[in-house]
Amino acid sequence: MIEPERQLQILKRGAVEIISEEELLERLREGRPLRVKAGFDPTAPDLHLGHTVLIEKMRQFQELGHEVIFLIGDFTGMIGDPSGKSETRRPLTKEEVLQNAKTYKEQIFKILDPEKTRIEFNSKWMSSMTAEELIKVAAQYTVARMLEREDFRQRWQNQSPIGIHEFLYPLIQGYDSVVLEADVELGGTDQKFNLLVGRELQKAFGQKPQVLIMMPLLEGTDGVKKMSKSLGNYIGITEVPKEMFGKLMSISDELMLRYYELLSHISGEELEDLKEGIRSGRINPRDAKMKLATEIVQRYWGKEEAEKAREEFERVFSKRQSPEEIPEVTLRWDGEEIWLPQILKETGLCQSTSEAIRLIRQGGVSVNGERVTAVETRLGPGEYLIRVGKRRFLRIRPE
RNA sequence: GGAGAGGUUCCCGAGUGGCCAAAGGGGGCAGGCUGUAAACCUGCUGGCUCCGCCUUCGGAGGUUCGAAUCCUCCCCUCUCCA
Repeated sequence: MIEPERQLQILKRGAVEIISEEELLERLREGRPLRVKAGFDPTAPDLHLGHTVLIEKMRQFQELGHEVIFLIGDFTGMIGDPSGKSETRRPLTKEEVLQNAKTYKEQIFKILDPEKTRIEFNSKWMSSMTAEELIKVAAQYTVARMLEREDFRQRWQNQSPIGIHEFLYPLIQGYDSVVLEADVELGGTDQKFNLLVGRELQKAFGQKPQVLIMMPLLEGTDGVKKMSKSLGNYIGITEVPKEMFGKLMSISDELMLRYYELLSHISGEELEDLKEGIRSGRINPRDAKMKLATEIVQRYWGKEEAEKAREEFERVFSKRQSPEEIPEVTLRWDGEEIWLPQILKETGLCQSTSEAIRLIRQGGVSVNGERVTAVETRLGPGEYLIRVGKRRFLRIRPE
């Protein structure tokens, strides 16, 4: 094992807060593999880059010889976690949870070593817990302390509903740490409260409180809100190379640096050099973004696919040419001509004829490379290349 | 159990009888520009073969020439009291 100080140095990278560094160092000095726990919600089977910030950290621990536990919160998932201010989620069935878990495994092993990863489900101990035991756990905490949590407090103030069972989530998460006897728990900064509850409970159960490492929440493609599927600003790690590459290219220059910091494997020195280079104009941000996109696509799809995605991007957006592969659709012409908005709607290029009309008026539609501005345009039977906006292409031909 | 506040278009949030398909912001989309699907600027953002018509403002009824706005009942959320 590498010496503790050096390990700490590596593990600190990217972390927002560690509670506490001294405790972590102390445990590293014990020279044994630490139990590192990170929990994931099984309601979202598709991992996105936001999740990978944590998983990359897990990988670091793994590489340093520690025991990594990927904890799937299936118990809470089956109840239906209503976290956040959105509507209550539909509880998942056992089958769904298992299916999601399977997907999880496939996805995380693009980053983690399957041989060295322990996967646990909290239903293993939670579903057999008696009410008596649960009450005992719940008695360790007070409502006032629960309301310290930002999320709860805000909802309290905004007069939004808070379900009683929501108070149980931090407790269950904390209890998981007790059962697993975790040395370290990883989480996003938004998890701070829950992670701290884990420490409290461990103390209450006579254990040494776990060390907390909080990683930043990755901003989504909008650059402001955290990446999440429900906000639609995410980049899924199973997305096809072309899509993944494109989404990465669409982030702002500022956000690009953040992604470099949290997702790229380049060293700290290289990162500093990059920042300086962009500031001074020595490096073109577009090129840096291309490099980032290539690196990340490559991680999930391999070198060849990443190269292809890059070429495709350059073709369509830099050179303004048509993509290499354009989806094709056949269309039936019963009469002689069909109204263009009708075609756009039927082929799925637009959601409605109203939208199609708007796009035509705005100059966003072209047929065979020529912009169409007349709403009343009709097309007779034939083959056409239709482009809507910058990204939607479709070739249509008669049935 | 009692008293009050509130549920508006993708989201937040105005609107208290006609000028409301509904302010404003966000998001999204499009165009321009460009070094990129960055930034910035402008426009669009319910549906419909669309210069007109149809369906929206928690749900169901009702009043009215006319309702998101008034009345009745119901559902949901929050606050205070018990």
